[in-house]
Formats: sequence, structure tokens, C-alpha cells
Amino acid sequence: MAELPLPELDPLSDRAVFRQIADHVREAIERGALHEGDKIPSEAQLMQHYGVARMTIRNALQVLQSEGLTVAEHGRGVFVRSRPPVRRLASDRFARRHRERGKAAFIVETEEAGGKPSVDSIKVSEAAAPSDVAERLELAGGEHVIVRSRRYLINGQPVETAVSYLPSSIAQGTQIEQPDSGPGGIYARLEELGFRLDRFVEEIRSRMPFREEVRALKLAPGVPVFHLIRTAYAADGRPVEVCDTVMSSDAYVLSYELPAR
Amino acid sequence: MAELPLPELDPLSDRAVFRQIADHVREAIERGALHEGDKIPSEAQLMQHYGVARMTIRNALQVLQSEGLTVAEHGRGVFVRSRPPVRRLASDRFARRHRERGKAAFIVETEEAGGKPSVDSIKVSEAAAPSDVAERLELAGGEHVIVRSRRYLINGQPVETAVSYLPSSIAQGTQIEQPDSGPGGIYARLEELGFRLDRFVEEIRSRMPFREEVRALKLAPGVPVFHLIRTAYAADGRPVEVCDTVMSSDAYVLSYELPAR
DNA sequence: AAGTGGTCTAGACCACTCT
DNA sequence: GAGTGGTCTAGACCACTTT
Repeated sequence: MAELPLPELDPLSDRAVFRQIADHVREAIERGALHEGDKIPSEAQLMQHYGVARMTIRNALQVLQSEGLTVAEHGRGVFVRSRPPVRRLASDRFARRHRERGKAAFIVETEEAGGKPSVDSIKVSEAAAPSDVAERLELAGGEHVIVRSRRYLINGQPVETAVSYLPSSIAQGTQIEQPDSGPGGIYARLEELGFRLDRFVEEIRSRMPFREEVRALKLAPGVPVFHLIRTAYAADGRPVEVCDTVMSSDAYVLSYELPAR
Repeated sequence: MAELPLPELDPLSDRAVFRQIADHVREAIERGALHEGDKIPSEAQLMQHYGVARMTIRNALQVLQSEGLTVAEHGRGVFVRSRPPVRRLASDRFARRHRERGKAAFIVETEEAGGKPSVDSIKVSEAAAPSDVAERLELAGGEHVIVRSRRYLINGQPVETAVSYLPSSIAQGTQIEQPDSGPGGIYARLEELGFRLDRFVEEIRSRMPFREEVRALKLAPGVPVFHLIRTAYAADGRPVEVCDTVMSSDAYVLSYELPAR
């Protein structure tokens, strides 16, 4: 406490006490008096400094946590949140020239950035298509899809989950049904099967994660996710794959190039 | 309460009571027993149903609120959050053919979607460029920029704030410095000035909003924002504008087309 | 006036981390 | 064992909305 000078409460203010306290700590972080990873004063210290009940302090800390500014560690303290290195996704990441190098985009990019990529939880199955997927794939009534799900990690830290859907009529009996989809990944296999890829459409949403997503991506409280749905189209205009991915917004900056045309 | 059957607590579970309660309500929402805008049982009703203290109920409700599933209205109750109509941004939205129609992209698209677009808080000034803007605009040491900020609304509901930065050497003394930038907006003016636009690069981040952003966009608790930074490049490769926008993630789905090349 | 959520107090016991 | 955050109780008073 001695090290971090915090203002006193303003008894005349209309602003709730717990909000004033949250403001003080937030400002300390924003002006750089507290850095990433620094411990903020304990609940007991803050109670003493402000002369308020514990619940009032916890309310204030809760505000900061839901803003993604701090993380509490049970038994250790509350710390200013530090952000992982960010992965930038460029809009040419699915260009054929990359695919032809025989490695999946994720592996190449992560290694180039000096990280250790890995993929786990690979599962493949066949099932009825969820309705939004069926619509995007323009499936005739009830056609099944091959479902490939997996999780991507950088330096052991999960950053993204992905689920691909391909029409059974295309993928059944091919290497796409194997856990290891081979050099260049699904898109390379599709081209070998004669589906020359023409373009991708990505739809991006941002929202708070569901419970399972918090677990799968080890998300800190207050971190939203990108929800990205990519549809791959073959040269004849036929949609051949839908990939549904959820990414920690902490770990990604998406980048797209638009022609002015 | 009578209308909404909620399970009992599992006294053997390791899961905290307030989390179990949050789970019950969340599941009711997810399975459709509660719809958008429905009122969930009051704190008093939940206390009675579960036989726990008020703080425990409030803790549970707080979880749902920070997940963006519910909104509390003082004196009325807690409601299942309803989402505003979504605006889809397609990657051709800055195509020249749209610009030539003489209206800004935002106005045209919103009207086509049956909404009433408006723009307010328009401010124009000249200032030193923030360092990230200076970098993107490749400004020589200390060159100033014209700063245009404004807020976009649909049916009176704010959905986006935007700040554009243009090198003073380009924009000074032009209509770009006027509050009304004229038909077709800034991009039309730039082309008249001889800067034929070639391409745009958009960088997208997602994060929880800052306090001022919550105010400016009237964001519900638990709603993240898109932070989008667009750089416009002229045909000679020179960056001529940077636009920094913050969008309610509730109100937008971004869509981009990528060539497989 | 009755019902709702918003804020706050003053305790209690527990689980985890560090030394 | 001391210090930390996690959970929970049982009250209180207030501000806002509805009837």
C-alpha cells in the first residue's frame, strides 16, 4: 500500500463507493503506476485504506476483473493482467502458394513468429449438419457432413478451437476423414480431389465466451472471443467447406485487405 | 416462479451454490424456456426457491450479466437480453461504385436495411498525430493531421464511433475540414484531390469497452466491442487516411472475402 | 404502497499459496 | 502459520418502477 498512493473517497460524490475505488485502481493502471503482472493491494489493505467493508472492496475488484484489467489468483493476490503475444492473421493466409509448401497455415506462421505450435483434441466424425452449416453448404435435405474438430496451441497455451464441416459426398473415404489430414491440410486434399478453391468468405462476430469456451481456451475473466465462420468456395461456385472457429481475442489481431475496385 | 421450473441445488456438488444457480438459469435460457426480453424470477423469489441469502443470488445473477445473457433494470427486474438488429459489413462496402452514388456507405446500407441512419457529435480539428497513426500514415517527423470524429446511430441507437486522421498536407483547406464532408464522404473528396484509392487494410481487435465507450455506445454490461483500424492507400502506395472505429459487437457482423489466389 | 434491484455493513468459514 | 482470495449469511437503507 505504501508503494501505491491512492486518492481518498469523495464523500460528496454521487458515484457509488465501489465505483470510486475501481476508478482509482483503474487510473493507477492507466497512468502506468501499476504495470502488467504487478500485484495490486490486497483486499485487507484496501479495506483499511478506504475504511469500508470487504464486500465493497470485492465489488470494486469485480468491476476491474470484468473489464479484463485484472486477474485474481486464489491465495496469491490480484494482479494487473498481462497479455499474451498476439498472432496477426493476414488475409492472404490461405493463398495457394502457402498451401503448396506442405504445411498448414497455423504451423508455418507460428514458427515464423518464433512460437511452438501444436494441435490437440483432434476428433473426426460423421453427423447430420447443424442448420446454419447446412445452409452455408447448400446441402440437399439431410445430407450428412464429415466433422473435424481440433484445438490450436502456441507454446502450450490454447488460442483457438476449430470445427470443419465438409459434405460427406465429397470427403467420405478420403484422407480428410483421417485424424492426420496430410501435408497442406484439408484445403490441399480438396484441391487434389478436383475442387480448385476460388475464394473464402469469413464472417466475424465478437461476444463473451460460453462456459465450455472459457475452459477450452483457458480464458481469463473479461476476455471476449472472436467467432469466425469461414466458407470455402470451389471455382464452380460450390461451397465445399465451412469452418467454425472460436479464438481468444487476447491472442489475435485479424487483418484484411479490401480492394477499392 | 410457478411458471419457470428450476432444479434444486445439488448439496453434494463441489460447484459453488451461486454457480449452480447461474447454471440453472442459463440452461433455462439456452433450452428456450426463457425468451429474449422475458423477466427472470426476482431476487426474492430465487432466495425463497433455493433457500439462500440474497448475496448468493446476486452473485449468480452477476455471472449471467457478465456473460451478456441478462440485463438488470432498476426497479423492474432482470431480463433475458435481446439483441438489436445486426448490421452486416461486407468487404465491398468501399467499392467505388458505391461511392459514386454520392452517399456515404453507412447511410445507404442502413436505409436499404430499413433503418433510420443518423450521424452526430461531428468534430473536426487539427492536431499532432498519435504515434500509431503517425506510423500507419508514414508521417515525417511531427507532421500534423486533420482529425474528424463522429458517432453513427441507427434508429437513434448509437452503434459506432469513428475517428479519421488525414495528413494536414493533404486535407488542410479542403472540404474535408468542414463538418459536412460532402457527397460520397471523405473518400470521394480524396479522389477529387487526385488520390485515386487503391486498397484498404483493416485490422480488427475485440476487447471489453472502456468506460467512455460504454457511455458513447450505450452498451449493455457484458458486451464487447470491435476495434477496427482501417488504413486507406492511394494508387501510388501512399497511405492517405487512417480511420479508428469502435463498434458495438452486438450490432455488427463483419464479413470479408478472401481470394484463394 | 409494494415490489424491484443497488449499495453497504459486519461478520463467518473455507481453500489456496507462500515461507 | 500467516496471508490471500472464494463463498456465504443476515441483516440494513436507498432509488427506481409500477399499481
